[in-house]
Amino acid sequence: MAYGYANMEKQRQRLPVYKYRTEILYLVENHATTIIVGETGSGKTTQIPQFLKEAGWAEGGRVIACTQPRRLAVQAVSARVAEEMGVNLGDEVGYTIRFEDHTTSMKLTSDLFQPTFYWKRQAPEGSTHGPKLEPAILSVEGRGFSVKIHYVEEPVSDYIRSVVSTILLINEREPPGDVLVFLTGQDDIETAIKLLAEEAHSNQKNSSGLLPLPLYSGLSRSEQELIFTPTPRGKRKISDIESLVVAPISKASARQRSGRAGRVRPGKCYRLYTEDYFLKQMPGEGIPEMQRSNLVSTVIQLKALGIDNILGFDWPAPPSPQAMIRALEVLYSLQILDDDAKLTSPTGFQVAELPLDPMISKMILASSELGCSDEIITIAAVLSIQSVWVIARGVQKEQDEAKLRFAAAEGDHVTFLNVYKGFLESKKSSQWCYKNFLNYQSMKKVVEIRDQLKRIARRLGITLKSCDGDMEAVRKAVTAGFFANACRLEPHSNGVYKTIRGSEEVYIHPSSVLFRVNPKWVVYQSIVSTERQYMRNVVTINPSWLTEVAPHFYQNRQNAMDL
DNA sequence: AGCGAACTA
Repeated sequence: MAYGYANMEKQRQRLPVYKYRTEILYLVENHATTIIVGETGSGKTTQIPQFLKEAGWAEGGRVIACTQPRRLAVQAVSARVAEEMGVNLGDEVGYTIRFEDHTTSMKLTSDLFQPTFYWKRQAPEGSTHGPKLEPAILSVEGRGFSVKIHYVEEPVSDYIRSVVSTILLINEREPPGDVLVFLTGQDDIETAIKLLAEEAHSNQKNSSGLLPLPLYSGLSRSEQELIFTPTPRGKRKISDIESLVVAPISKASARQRSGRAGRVRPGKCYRLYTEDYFLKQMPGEGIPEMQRSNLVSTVIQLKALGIDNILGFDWPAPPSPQAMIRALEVLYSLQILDDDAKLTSPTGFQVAELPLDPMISKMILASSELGCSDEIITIAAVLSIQSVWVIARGVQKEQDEAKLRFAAAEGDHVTFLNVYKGFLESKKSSQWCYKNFLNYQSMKKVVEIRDQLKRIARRLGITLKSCDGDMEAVRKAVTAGFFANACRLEPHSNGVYKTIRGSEEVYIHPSSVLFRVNPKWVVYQSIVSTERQYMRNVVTINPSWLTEVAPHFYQNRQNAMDL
């Protein structure tokens, strides 16, 4: 045991960031903000929180918070830090991710620490001492193992096939070691793994010893954790980590990825595009998160922190005025902000408490008055996950038939209630999910999220009440959140809808139970833009509800709504 | 008669 600790301590000291320990602590002491740019493998994520802890920053009830942009990274990093500190995960070192809390004593509002913006430590008004306001910047080099980069000579036509043949080639020619592959999505990951499995059957020489492992958020926790277990001798792991964007990645993220190969020893990186493409066409940097994402939630959080002048806010990467205006419009129409752009009470402050899309939060608040909060919280949980249905290729017909068993004439939201009811009646059976083409992991998540929403709702003074089958109340509550997404069917058209807000042409998504049913009036949850604009998760409404739940939004649009 | 990117609070 003692040997183990000594060994771990030696490992820690070998990390590049260790050399900067004193400097980092000095900067943090003397500057309100310290920015440390650390290359992959520098140890910044696991070590800096420990330096701060050792220097006393966690004393007196204070907490050292560390944010990560991915759930899996949060778990892996906190487990590693707990191990290095020799404590149980959840005691001194814990983590929270949305809908889960793995801390026993940490009391922190995790909402505060979003990766989209950082918070400045301010010196008290008028004080002459205390930390300097201008940020300190420090760069820390990586571990510096060399990574040899290979490019393809010609652009590849079928990138998944190229991935598979590259892996087989590596397996045949390279010394032992694992392979990390970046693919664009769950579908491609499963396809690649299937191709590798087929290869193992038909061509034993090239693919022997391959142990392909998938990694994406739709997997269960234990399936995801498999990638962290040591690889058996003579085997080679292949963990597929999906990339964030399908569009071409930037040079910066390509470099970051190749860095993963050199973390513990020299490595190789195979890029399935040409060097010419990398040098001449690939964009240098990606667009900052701030300028890509929907601002609505960020604006609510700033407002909740008491920052009213968001236009004057010192953004790390300022969003466009149009994006800002759009976010303010949505929040105003949801009555989360008032005429002075201040959070309304109680609605605005309640919405700021909920870790959900504001439209979903508003729907929950409305359900309390409409007497259907029990049903709406189930719907909110389903709308907060990706999909309850399994991704099933080649069994589309069977899946459609299964869906029909739950389909409700009122639309997808009511269908979700039927699905949830069936899952409970099956006693949360995985077999039942399998038979009905439902994703068991997703259904378990729905139950978990629902429990948490129930707790939050209680805190906000909403008591759970069922409307006992009154689906009009349920649809009205959905409308109260999503009225801005109201659409009307174009008369004599074949399923063409126009949004009331902007008269844009939209269609019901083929995965909706209302596809080809085409009711006259609907509201949708979100739009999927492909060849056409498709509405996802659609429910029928009575247009008179629009002026009822959102008079301020619709009173000037009467013309658009007249028949 | 027909879709499909993914991550997060």
